[in-house]
Formats: sequence, C-alpha cells, structure tokens
Amino acid sequence: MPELPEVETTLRGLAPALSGRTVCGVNIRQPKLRWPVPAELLKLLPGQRVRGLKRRAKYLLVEFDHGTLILHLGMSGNLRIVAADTPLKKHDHFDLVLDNGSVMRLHDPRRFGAVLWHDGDVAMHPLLAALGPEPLSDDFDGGTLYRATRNKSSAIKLVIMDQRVVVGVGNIYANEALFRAGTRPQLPAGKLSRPRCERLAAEIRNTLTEAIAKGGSTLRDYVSSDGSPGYFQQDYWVYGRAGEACRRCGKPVQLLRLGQRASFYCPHCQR
DNA sequence: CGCCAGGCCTGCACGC
DNA sequence: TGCGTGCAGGCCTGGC
Repeated sequence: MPELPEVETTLRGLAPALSGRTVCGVNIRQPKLRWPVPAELLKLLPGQRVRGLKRRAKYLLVEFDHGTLILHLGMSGNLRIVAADTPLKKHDHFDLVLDNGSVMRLHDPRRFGAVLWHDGDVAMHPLLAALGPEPLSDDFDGGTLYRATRNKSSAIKLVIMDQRVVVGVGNIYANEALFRAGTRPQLPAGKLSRPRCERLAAEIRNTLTEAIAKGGSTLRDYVSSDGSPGYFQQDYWVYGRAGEACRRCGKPVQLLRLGQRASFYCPHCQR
C-alpha cells in the first residue's frame, strides 16, 4: 500500500485513536514479517501508555514511555482501528489491544512489513539512522537535490528513490514527480542543472502534498473495518499508463526498466 | 503456468 | 584497496 502519502494518511487516521491510550494486550499471530516480530512485545507493551505517534520516512513510530514501536507497511500492509470483537481476516498478523475496547490491527498479505521495538533514541535505530531529509520539511529543497546529484551517473529516478537522498518517494510518485518536472527518468542525475533540481524538488513536494490531501478524503477508511486507500482511484499522469496517450500531449507513454522497477514517461513532455 | 505488483535489505561483480 | 554503481536475489501473497 504505502508510499509516504499513504503512511501519512494512516498516521493521521490512527493518531486520535491511539494517543493517550494504554495498551492492555498484544497479539502476534504471524511473527514472520520482514524481520521477526519480537516476542518481548507481549511482556513489554501491556500497561504502557501511548505518548504519541510520528512518522519518519515510511516508518510509523508509536512512542511509549520506555521505547518506540516501529511499524512499516511494506508493499501490502495496512493498519486499522477496529472493535475488539471484529472477526479476523486472513493475514491479520498483529494487534495492539487498547484500554477502550479498540484494537490497532496490522493486515499484510505479502509480509514485507515490519513490527520492531527500539528503546532509546529511535533516530539511532539502524533502519532510521542513514535516512535522508523529509521531502515536506525545510531540510529538502532544490539545493539539497542539486548537491546530492553532483557527479552522479545514476538515473535521476533512482536517485530520488534513494532514501539517503530524500525519503518517502516510491515508484508511483517518482514517476509522477518526474513527469510534472518535465524530466526523463533515465537522465543521469549529475546532468540536471540547478534550476531543474529546483523544479524537480518542488514537484516532489507538490505531488506528495496533493496525494496526502486526496488521502485525507478517505481518512475514515483507516478507522473503520473496510475501505481501501484512495490510491487506486487516482488518475496518474504516467504511472501504469504504458502505451496510452499522454494526458498533456497525446503521444504514447513509454515504459522502461530502471533498477528493476517499471518506469513511465512521455518522450515529448519529458527531456 | 508465468509474470507482475506500492519496499527495501543484502551481496556480488564490475570499472575506475 | 577502496569507492560508486548496477544488478540479482530474497522475503511473500494474490491477481491477471
């Protein structure tokens, strides 16, 4: 499910349901996710109060007094708040049972997601320590992107998807931001001029911001038992549209592979 | 049946 | 010897 906008939307849906609540139980039905779900959570979490919920890149961080629960949705995960008596579905792997009778439930068919625990400064966790700037913060702008791309021969699309350069840009929004910036995904990153870096950085921000705004309209889905992310209903400029007419110029959208990922672009609108 | 899918870590081979 | 780089593989299920 997630790129950054989906994770952010999930965060906003979960925060009011989780903040201030005390955990009264944990269920680990399937410990084999991306990494093993630590069994110590069964002892650690009950009795602890949720201090707050944050996001770093595509990680959701549930802060407790004695540490942080790190959640990642992988390719196919979602988190919902459900009533305690909600019947289990296939691939409902993990529950955080709260003191008000509700449950935060992780559903993840492909099991590329993660549930981890860290005490101490979570920013020092090995998965988080090397992450680059948040794209919607002041730490990321055209200058950041310009410096990160100097002397790089890699395709610009791979560079903006590199979580050390900027976090949260997945395959869909990388394609979309590059279209909006008029830049071909395969262009060697080091060839981008300063103004083109400014433009691309701005379009990354715009693309993600708009996607979050759209996700907000489906927010209720995250705190009820059904619903799907707004995601599938979105109209993309190029993503998934190989061979179809460019929405701007009408010429066919091209497909190529970069770093084993499908990449879509319009040869006329993107240079 | 084979291929594809929104993520991301690891390991290997290569060229400079 | 070291780096940057580009791949392939792996973890999984499900849909076409």
